[in-house]
Amino acid sequence: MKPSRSATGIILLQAKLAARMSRKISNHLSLHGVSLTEYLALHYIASAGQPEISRILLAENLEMSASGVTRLLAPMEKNNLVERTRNPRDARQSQVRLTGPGKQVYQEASVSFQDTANDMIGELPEETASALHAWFKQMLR
Amino acid sequence: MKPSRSATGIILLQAKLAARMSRKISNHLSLHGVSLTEYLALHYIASAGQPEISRILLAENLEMSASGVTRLLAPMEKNNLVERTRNPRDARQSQVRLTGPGKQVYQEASVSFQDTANDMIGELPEETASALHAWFKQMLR
DNA sequence: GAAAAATACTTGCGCTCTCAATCATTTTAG
DNA sequence: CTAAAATGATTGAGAGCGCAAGTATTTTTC
Repeated sequence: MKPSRSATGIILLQAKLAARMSRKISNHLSLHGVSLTEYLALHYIASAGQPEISRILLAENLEMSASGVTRLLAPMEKNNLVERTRNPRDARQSQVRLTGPGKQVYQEASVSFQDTANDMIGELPEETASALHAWFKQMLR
Repeated sequence: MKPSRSATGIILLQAKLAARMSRKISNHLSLHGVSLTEYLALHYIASAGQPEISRILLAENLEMSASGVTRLLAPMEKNNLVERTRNPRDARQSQVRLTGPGKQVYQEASVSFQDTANDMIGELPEETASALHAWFKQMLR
């Protein structure tokens, strides 16, 4: 009947929640010396299924522009969290992979990340959690 | 048992979804000359229950710092979307309210906002929408 | 196979937001 | 009542990110 009202309500709440979560998680991650975006980058690189991931795919995963990725990775390379490899098949592409220290920071930060995530939504019944997960995945199709 | 995995998964998806929604909505709102944050500000002012809202309460609603609100409202005042009133009981406080043009822009932009929101989540069964709404509200407690 | 279009970045510029410092005003304590 | 703390707001400095433009390399087209 009236999807409008609930749809906008959901979007409004979602925006607010996202802002709050982002702040909270950032605070915890800063103890490991990484920002939320940096952590997410480590995560997507680590979860790529291959040791390397192309920068463009990383940008898509991060919902970020190519230039954003360039500026994000520059200090991470400098701090030896990630390193760049070249694709011999295509000289335009660079790929990124985790260094040893990068893997370690990622694992340590992941503990904080999981703790924080559980703090925030851990009390949910398994059923609700599954439904949420499914919903988010569908929205991202 | 293992809330960790699903909790982090939900957070990760939520972050991604938030980024995507933000971009999409921003695109639509730009036709009305307002950014997403500006629209949200108009919304929270319009929904305050009083014609005025204090800047600090607005900052809380927007999940934003006080200085962020200062910089957000400055151009909006200049464009005559909002105006500032002083609280005679407390000379530290200013309050904000919508101007006539502000109300109009808000109403027009709200149509776009609702359309976009419905596009994104309108296909959900009413039941799921309610559950989501309730979940978001609880998370924001 | 040469010209045009597409792809993968990178850089300059600008916008938005936060943090720390500051000022003004109000509230609280002793 | 006065000193100290709290509150509301603003400003400077700087981080983070997008857009537009530029470069280098493919890919497509005819």
